[in-house]
Amino acid sequence: METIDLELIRIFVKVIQQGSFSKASIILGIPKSTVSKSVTKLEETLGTKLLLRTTRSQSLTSSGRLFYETCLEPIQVLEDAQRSMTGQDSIVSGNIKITAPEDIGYQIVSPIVGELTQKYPELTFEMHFTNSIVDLIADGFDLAVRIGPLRESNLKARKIGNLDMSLVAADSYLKKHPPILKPKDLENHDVLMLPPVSSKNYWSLVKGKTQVKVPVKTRLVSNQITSLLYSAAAGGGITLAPAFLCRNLLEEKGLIRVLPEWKIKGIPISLVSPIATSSSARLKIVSDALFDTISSRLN
Amino acid sequence: METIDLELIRIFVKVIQQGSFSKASIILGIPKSTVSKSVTKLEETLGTKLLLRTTRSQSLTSSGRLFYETCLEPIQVLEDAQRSMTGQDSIVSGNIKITAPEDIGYQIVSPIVGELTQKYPELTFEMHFTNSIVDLIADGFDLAVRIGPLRESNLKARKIGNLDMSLVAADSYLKKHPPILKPKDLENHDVLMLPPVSSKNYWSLVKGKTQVKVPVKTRLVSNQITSLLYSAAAGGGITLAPAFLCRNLLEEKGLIRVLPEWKIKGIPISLVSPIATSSSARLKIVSDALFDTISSRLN
DNA sequence: TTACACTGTTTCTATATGGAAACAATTGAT
DNA sequence: ATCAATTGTTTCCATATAGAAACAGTGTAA
Repeated sequence: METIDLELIRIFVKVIQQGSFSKASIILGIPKSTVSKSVTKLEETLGTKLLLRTTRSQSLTSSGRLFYETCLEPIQVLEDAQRSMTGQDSIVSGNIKITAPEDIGYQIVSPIVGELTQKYPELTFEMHFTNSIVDLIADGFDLAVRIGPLRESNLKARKIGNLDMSLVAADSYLKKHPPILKPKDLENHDVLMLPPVSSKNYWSLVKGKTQVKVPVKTRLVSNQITSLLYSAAAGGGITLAPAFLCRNLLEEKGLIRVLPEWKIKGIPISLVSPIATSSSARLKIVSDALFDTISSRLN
Repeated sequence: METIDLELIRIFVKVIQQGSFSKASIILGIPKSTVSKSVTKLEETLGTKLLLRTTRSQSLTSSGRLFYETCLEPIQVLEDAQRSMTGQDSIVSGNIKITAPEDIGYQIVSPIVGELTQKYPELTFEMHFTNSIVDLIADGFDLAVRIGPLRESNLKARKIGNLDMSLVAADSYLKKHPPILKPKDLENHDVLMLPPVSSKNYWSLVKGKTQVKVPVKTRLVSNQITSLLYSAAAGGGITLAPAFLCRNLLEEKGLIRVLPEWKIKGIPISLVSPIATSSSARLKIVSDALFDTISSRLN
């Protein structure tokens, strides 16, 4: 069996992480011609195309994705091993690519990362905030904050907890509409929701042992929770949002909690990574920081 | 930071596994001059001696050992990744170095390995049976069967279970000596033991809820259980041995179980490896085969 | 549409590298 | 004690390789 120069694998991994041959060449400190030839040679040796590349973009083949998934972690471990031998283990360095939902990103991830940049001067960050779900593998991400139930995958997940949810509406709105004293009163109100919206939407409210499922009338849909909150603040209706998000808006925007004594099932929030966080020192630091801060702010 | 050619690490790992520069060069299919220069270069880049070498033997420095421990698994994963890409994952191949206590080795490991060689024609084995404890890292072993409680280490252990122990003696011996009807009767008998032997040795016997601790009189010590059994069979006295070991000797050598209704605390038996068995297909196969067979023969 | 900026690939050559053989050092057997 | 065998190291050269630059596509912006 022909053995593969492991150096080729490292270059391949870096190309995926950086998302381009050129960037990988800069990070590795070698000319891009070498990167190009290395990937080609790796493909030849493996006998499989790994990367479909037009001059302008590239995407992993299914084999390439599989290969990347299995090689990413060992490569990182080896690089870390090198660092710790050369006495650089005390200095946490490297780059971390993070993705998160927008609101979580702005309000939680950004401040944490801000602190980390001060604490670890050798650490650099790339953040990508979007409410659509990015492909951690294909886009070379190290870490993602995900809300909602996790789909099955071979990514390593670490559940942080459940986000407490609150029902809120503007003071002005509530004055103009019938009072809401029990869940059933919600039925005839205007509701602002995140997608997906089906023909019949329900909210399940719980108080003690009693659980009530109320059909609600969707008046406005947005993919941004923050935008829903602003619409609600303008009197657009009632919306459901993570408690931590609406808390500061409650006072300053004249929002009021509706049925505060009723609870709504929280949304799971998790950290997801292509590799085990324990296998990379710098990943562990960021992961732990996010975990600790988020779990202290779930409600 | 200067990056290290991962190929150098692979070569270093192979040198440790094979125990010599020459053998590593043969396995890798490269001249030994390259191996020599590679290790030297790796040491220079890391700024640390990894391997103390006289022309005739070599030993890991403490740094070298640490480096090997962290690099072994990722290197194997990468090599496996290559195999699975080139479609050789269905063919389990490679070499497995196993160590085990002698009796376990002869009676259990050898037969299992014998079967595996037939089942997996591409797999080769190196077996080293000894009752002294070998250094899995320094000697490049993949797998060890260990009996007795495990010392702490950064090896990955997998407990199989506890070996049932039986007290046995020769028919001829029992006829010449006072009958043994209860544990206390053992006190004045001749006993054959494994080291370590202290001035006072005890055997703890259990029946139901009653536990009895009996002092015993050591007449003969050997580091080989089998030799104890042969001595016992010759009428030398009573000995304590794993049930599976003396079972076949019971009939053919005229050995008889003593106090069969009393139980003696079993000795833990485990599989130990420098890497997680899950990270290498061939290791998993061997490990599972040993686990399954041994666990079915504990009593 | 056109020009520009960027991508990945190819070309070409100086350089570094890997491999055969000779070398030195150590062990074990005669 | 001497010889033979085997180890790791060094030498030296042909070869493969990495790197600079030119090249050729592709998307973007004016």
